[in-house]
Formats: sequence, structure tokens, C-alpha cells
Amino acid sequence: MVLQKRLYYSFNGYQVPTKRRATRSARRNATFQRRLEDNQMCAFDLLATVADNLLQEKQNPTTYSDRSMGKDRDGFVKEECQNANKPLKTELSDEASCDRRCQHEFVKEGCPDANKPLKPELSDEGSTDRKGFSNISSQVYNQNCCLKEFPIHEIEGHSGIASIVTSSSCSEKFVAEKLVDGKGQNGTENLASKVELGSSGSPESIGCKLDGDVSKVKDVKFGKVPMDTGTGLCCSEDPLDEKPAALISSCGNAKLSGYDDSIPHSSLSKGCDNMLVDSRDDDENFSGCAHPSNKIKSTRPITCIDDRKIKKRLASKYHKAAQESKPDKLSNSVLDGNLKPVYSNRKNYYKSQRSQMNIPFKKRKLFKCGSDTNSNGYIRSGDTYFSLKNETNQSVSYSSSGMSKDHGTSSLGHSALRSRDSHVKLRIKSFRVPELLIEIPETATIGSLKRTVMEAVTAVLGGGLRVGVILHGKKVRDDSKTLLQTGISHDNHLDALGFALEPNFSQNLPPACATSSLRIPSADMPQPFIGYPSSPAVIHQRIQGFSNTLAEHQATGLGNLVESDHDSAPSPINTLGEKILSDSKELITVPEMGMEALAVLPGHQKSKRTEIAQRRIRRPFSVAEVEALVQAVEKLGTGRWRDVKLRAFDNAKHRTYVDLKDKWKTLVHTARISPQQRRGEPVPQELLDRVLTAHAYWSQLQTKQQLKHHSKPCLLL
DNA sequence: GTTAGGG
DNA sequence: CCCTAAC
Repeated sequence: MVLQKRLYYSFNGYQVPTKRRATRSARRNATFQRRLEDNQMCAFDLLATVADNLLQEKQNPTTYSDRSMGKDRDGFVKEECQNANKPLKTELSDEASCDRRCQHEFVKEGCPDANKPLKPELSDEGSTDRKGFSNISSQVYNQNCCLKEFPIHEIEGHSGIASIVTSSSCSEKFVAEKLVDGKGQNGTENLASKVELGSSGSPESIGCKLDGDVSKVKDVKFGKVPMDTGTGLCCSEDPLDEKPAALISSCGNAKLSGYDDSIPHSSLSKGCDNMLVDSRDDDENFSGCAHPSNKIKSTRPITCIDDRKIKKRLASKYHKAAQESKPDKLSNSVLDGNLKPVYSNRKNYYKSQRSQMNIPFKKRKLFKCGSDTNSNGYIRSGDTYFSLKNETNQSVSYSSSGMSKDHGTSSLGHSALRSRDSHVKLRIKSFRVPELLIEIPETATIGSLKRTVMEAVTAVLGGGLRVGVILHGKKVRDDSKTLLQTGISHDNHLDALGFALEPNFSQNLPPACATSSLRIPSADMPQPFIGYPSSPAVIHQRIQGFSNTLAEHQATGLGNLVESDHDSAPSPINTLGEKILSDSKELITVPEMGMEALAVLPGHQKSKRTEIAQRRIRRPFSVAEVEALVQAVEKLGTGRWRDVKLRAFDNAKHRTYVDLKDKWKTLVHTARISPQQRRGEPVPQELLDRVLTAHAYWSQLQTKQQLKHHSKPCLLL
């Protein structure tokens, strides 16, 4: 859908603003997320490729990594940095073809002040520079801990590095691409944050790649990643001590090191998945949450990866918002019971806001993935892949474009799948954006139209979305059911299966737009962040409101499904229609809350989030509303807002008398300032004149009355 | 629950 | 729009 694109862009745009310089962590977070998103796509491809290779070659990665690493490392470590605990990367680099010298140097240099020295080098030399890489890597390793401290900018500056890190195993391609491109995608930069994580290994690996040493890279990865992993990517962990297998894991390691000090290197192997997951974790961490990631990473089985992806892509935000407390919703519903609790348990994302904010990112990701990357990536929840194919054979996908095409995917999927019983592969190419009702004056500019649409979309997204599963036209609400129980199996025609983005509210749909439609409640919702338990019932209703929204894909006629929901709950929608018809005046509005929330994203999410979460969506008054307000005030006067509300806005639920009072206040102010100073939708001068007149009249009257009151008592006394 | 006003 | 004091 067009909207997708818009959303995508919009998010990006928003994101940017969101980046605040305020906090390192915040910045990191934002950038990190982005990178992750960008990287993910790549990662998938890489993973797929790797997986294929592995399968075909059946090499044993583990050996590779261990061996090579071991010696190199030791030697390296001993020589260069004794201090540094994590020489692994260096090895990688060596293997990669990097010069030991460089490494050593790096190490030496890096060890002492691993944290920050890198930057300069990187920036100067660029990603290609081995030294730079080595430095980075060394730092990373050293750090395991230090990374955290890495300044994002540094990383960002070195897109190449960052990218590498991020993608880790998966990213090989990614990295390569980026390197080639130079900066690579936008995302690359973002990666930087990640870079921290993986940077260590990555730089070198990157270099190799550049050099054309793909094979090496893969090998490394492989080494790290065990063949068996159905997940392909992950190789479970490298037991190598904690030192990261380095190369392969560069990403993973990096993450670990960067994000979680404690995180085990094992994550390396995980590569892409980790990344995704990590990213999430990172987010959390950044936000201040405890880092679950460590646990996850270290502990997580390979399978987790998929889940992560899924979550991230699909749910990430939504989940957070809605589920945080309840792990299952998305994961369960969409994914399946198989999912590991690990992720499902996400920690609380701090705040709803954050989550909201995140959504965009994630969405972005989703979109991207969907459109661009999808091919590669399916998400695997637990064991389920959402690509269209069934695990082994059938490709049931909505999208006409079959997943089967993706070699990478398929191969990975299969391998991964094998490990588990049967898996259902689903491919979600894109999500349709819920229906939005927008009312805008003919005189509005295209720009304002765009903004309005954006706001509406943002509001929806910002409010938090959740994923709805539709099967045979019916919403599947029982999150606890397994796919099998629900009838979603490889044996079935997945075309009957649909996914929808639904508003995830915890509260009521507040806004339903004036009239409207569905809206997104998020703003109103109290839900927030952590553990906010939302009652299913409520949710459903809300959803209903939104129900229109769903949509699923292209080919399949999921569309029908959408409304099915209504049945369960009384839908606001119906009302909407009525309202709309009845109140021509009312706006249908477009809420925008998203912007604000987004802006906040990066940093302080917590506090703000909370606040924002509850804030109502902003619904600018339309000229018609203003006209009605003026008329009512002229008749009733100021100070009787409740009456005004009843008289002129009785049917506008979203307009409280306080709102009307505030609007009047602003109208008076607007009328007094020069037209050039006015913002927003212009209000006819005629109305403003009436505002001033009425205001003067009633003010005068009020004054008189007050005088009377005062005087009277005095007199009486 | 309303108003009024500051933020 | 939110928040709060005051009514």
C-alpha cells in the first residue's frame, strides 16, 4: 500500500527528530534500532546464504572458529593485549586476511583506551582501513564492556564498520554491500550503534569482504554457526570461552560486548538473529531496562532467533505496548506456542511511549522487510516461519511471490525447520494500514493533506499496533492456541490466513475520530509500558473499531475478514458512520499524537512515555467546529462551557467542555494576533471577528456582574 | 462535576 | 491538550 511507504518515510523523518543529543544511550538506541532494521534485512539474506552454504558444504564452522581463533587469539592476545580479554576478533581479522600487525597494533593501542580511540581512525581511514577495523575490533573485544561507552557518533561515522557489526553473520552480504557502496544504506550509519557490539570482528571481516574474501567470512560464520541449527544462523553458542568467536559473531559479540557486558560470546554465532534480538534488547537496555538480552542471548537457543525476528518485525512495538505484561499476544497469536518464553517475556519496555516510538522504527523495519527484504526474511517464531512456505514443502503464502524463491530463505528455513516438527512458513509482504478517515478542507494545501495523512497514520502507528491473525475470515483471538490447533498448518492453505495490524489499545478508542472512525487509542490508553495488562475484551472492542483496518494481503481475500471482528464487540465503527452522517460539521479527525511521541523516542522515553501514553490525540478544530463554537458562545456566553458543549458539541465525544473552553481561549488569542502569526488551519476572519465581539461582550457583561456582586454584598453589609 | 487559568 | 486550583 501506498501508506506503507509513507509510513516508512514518515517514520524515518520522525526518527531523525527523535534523535536527541540528549543522551548517549538514547541516541544509541535510536540509531541502533535503525541499524538493526536496516541490517536485518541484509542479515537475512546473509543468513540465508550462509545457511545454504553450510548445508551444502556442511563444513563445521565450530572447528574453524575455535581452532583458528584459539591460536590466533592466544598468540594475539598474549602479544598484543594481555589486558584485553577478548582477542578473538583479532583472530578473525587475521584470518580474514587482515594483518596481524594491524591487529596487534590495534590491540596495543586499543587495549589501553579501546573505547574511544577508534573513532578517529575509523573516520579518517574509513571502513576500509584495516587498522581502523582492527582497532575497532580490538576495542570491541576489549570491551566487551567498553562498547557501551562507545560514542555513537563514532560508530556512525564508520558506516562500514557498523554495518558489519550489525549484520554479523548475516550481514556478510550486507556489509559487503555497504562497503562497496561506501556508506551503504542509510541504515549503515545507524549500525554504528551496533557496531559497538560487533565491531570487533566486523571490521576485519569487512575488509575481507571487500577484498572479495567472502568465503572466509562465511567460513567463519559457519564455524561459529553449527550446521545443525535449523536456524541456520545460530550456531548455538560458541562455547569458546567467553571470548567471542569473534569473526563470525562479530556482530553478536559486538552486541554483547557493547550492550551487555555480561553477554556471552556465544551470541556471535547467532548473527542476524541475535542482532535483531539484540537490538531489541539494546533498546531495552538503553531505555534502562535490565538487559534481558544477556540472558536471552546467552541462553537462547538458536530457535530463538526467529522469534526475535518475528517479534521485532511484527510485533516489536505492538508487543511492547500491549503485551509487555502479557507476552503471548503477538507471539502466541502470531507465532505460536513454540515461541520461547524468552522473548515473550520481554521485559517491560519502559514506557508506552517508548514503545510507541519504537513502533515506527519497527514498522519501518517491517515495511522494509516486507517490501524489500521480505524475500529473505521470514520471521520465525518459535519455530514457525512466517514465510509462506510450509516448512518443507508447501508454500502457502499469501503473497503470490513465493518464499520458495528465496533460496536463502528456503534453505535456512528448511534446515531450521527440520529441527522442529512441522513449521508453517508465512510470508507477510506488507500490512495494510487501517482505514483512516480524514477530513480536510478543499482549500488545504497538498502539504497539509500530506501532513494530515501522516498524522493519522502516525497516530495509528504511534498508538501501538498489534497483530491480528485472521483465519478463514475470522479473527483468531485465542493467543494460547497453537497454530496447529487453530488450523494453521502446513497442510492447510495458508491463503486463508491473514494478518492485520490492529490498534493496540489498552484503553478505549478515544478518539475515534470524531466521528469516527477508528482511531487509535493509544494515546488515551493508560497502558503503557510495562506489564500493562490489557483486558482482552477491551482490546477487542477497540480493535473492532479498527477492524476495518485489517487487511491482509494482496491476493488472498483477507479483506473480508476484517469486519468479522465486529461481531464480537459493539463496534464503534457503526457509530461512526452515523455520526459522520449526522454531524456534517464534525471532523473526522486525524489524530496525530504520534509526532510528539516520536519525537520523544530517543531518550527519556520513560518518563515521557508515561505521560504521553495517556495524552489524548490532538484534534485540531475544524472551521466548522469553530463556527459552531462561536455561535454557541455568542448565545450562551463564556463561562458556560458545559452548556456550550451540550449545545454545540453534544455529539462530539472527543470535545470536552474544557476543550471548548481552551479552544475559545486560543480563538481569542488568534483573533488578536496578526494573520501572519497564526498557525494551522486558517480560521475565517469573519469568525475571528465574531469571536472578538462575543468575547468583548461577555467579558464586559461578566465584569459588570462581578461588580454588582461585589457591590451588593458591600451594600448589604 | 465545572470553571478558570497556567503550562 | 493537560493539570490544577477553586468553586
